[in-house]
Amino acid sequence: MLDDIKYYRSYEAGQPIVWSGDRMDFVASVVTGVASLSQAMEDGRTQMVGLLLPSDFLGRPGRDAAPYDVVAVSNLTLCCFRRKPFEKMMMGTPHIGQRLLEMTLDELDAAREWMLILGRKTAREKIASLLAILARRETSLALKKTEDGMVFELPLTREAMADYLGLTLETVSRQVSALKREGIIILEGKRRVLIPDFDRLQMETGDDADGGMMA
Amino acid sequence: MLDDIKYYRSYEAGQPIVWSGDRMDFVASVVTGVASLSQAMEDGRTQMVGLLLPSDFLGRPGRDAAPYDVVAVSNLTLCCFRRKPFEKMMMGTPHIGQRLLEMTLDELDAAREWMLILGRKTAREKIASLLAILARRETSLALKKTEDGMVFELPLTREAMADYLGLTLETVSRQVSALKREGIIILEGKRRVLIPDFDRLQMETGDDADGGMMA
DNA sequence: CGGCAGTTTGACCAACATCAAGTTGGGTGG
DNA sequence: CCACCCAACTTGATGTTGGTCAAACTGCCG
Repeated sequence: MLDDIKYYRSYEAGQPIVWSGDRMDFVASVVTGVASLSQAMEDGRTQMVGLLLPSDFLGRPGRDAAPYDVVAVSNLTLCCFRRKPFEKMMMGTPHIGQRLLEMTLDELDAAREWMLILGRKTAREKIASLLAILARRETSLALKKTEDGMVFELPLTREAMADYLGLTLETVSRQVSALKREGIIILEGKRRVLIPDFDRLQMETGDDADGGMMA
Repeated sequence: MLDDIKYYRSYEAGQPIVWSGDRMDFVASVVTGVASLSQAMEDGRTQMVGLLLPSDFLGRPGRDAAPYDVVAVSNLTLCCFRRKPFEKMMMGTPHIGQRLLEMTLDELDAAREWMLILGRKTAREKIASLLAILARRETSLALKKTEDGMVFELPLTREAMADYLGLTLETVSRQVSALKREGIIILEGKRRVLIPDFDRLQMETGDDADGGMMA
């Protein structure tokens, strides 16, 4: 069983987990916290290309070197398996591979939604989209969803949000302020976000003309 | 065997294959030609999120509805399998699922490279990156690679390139003209591209400081 | 010889980046 | 306990890239 070979690792916010090109001899699943995958260009420009929340999978069976920088965005606990035993187990248990395929296909879908955001949305729509994605993700887990709206802890700094969205942190700050000024979001401190009317936020994402009746 | 249930379908350049939300009861693999996956926003903005070249896979086992618009960019031949028999076969043949997982992981990597392009590269770097990607893909297949450089048939219109890169077709046209003016690419007609010095093109992608020695 | 899709080019403009000060607030050491 | 410090954030002034709108060009097909 998988349980026999698993172990846990913890990281503090900001700590690197692996650098692009490093040998990576484990795969893992996020237990708590948030991690990011990023690509960097020589001149320092970086783009986040993956955001791992609890239950997400990290690593690629059958590949030695990490293709991205992986960083703990918040305090983070991973549940790890050494790669070789994990791969061996995958051989014997097709069910695991099938589950992994499903998860990978979901990630691909998310990446493609993200591409639309990066390629075609305005700064304001990008911010709204990110907040909507985070709110939705957290909903399915521990989010407080009262009749007054949703509340969640924003796990990203302005810089990380900029990195996610292909913006600068100044633009992120301005657009967040604008959404706040208009009452579409309410900030309690810098990190706690309250969304009084999710449909109103959804409208700002540009994803649909009406208030969010679709899939 | 897979061969028992496969059949072929052909499409002309520009023809739709499925629309987002349509029921899709087959999966397929591209034999010849090019297809695109695109996401559209209500106001008409669209972003290409997948570009399928020969040997690429189309469709998601275990899902009924297509999540994207699929269009034949050039004349196209697909090798199709009805989805249900294909899924049944996957159950019995873990090898197929493993292959599919590998392909999906590769697609995810490609999507992430694409995200860096969309989020952080300049228009000129975007164009250079796209040309480099196409040239590389075609190299591994049928590309003529002479000592004078590489030649290939550009399978995309300016509009499709713009769609791929998150630009307008005017910007694409200008940047292609600029690369042509500077001798980094040579156009024979509108569609045939000659790359006299691939490393020079590679430098314009922003991906590495030197002439392209890395992975 | 049109006609039309695909493309090129130009003039102008808006969105976002860049550069530059400030501000906030939580943590630390005196 | 308070003063300071520093990272994270906000805000403003200005600059640049790429978008928008408009017009003309190309080449293929009927």
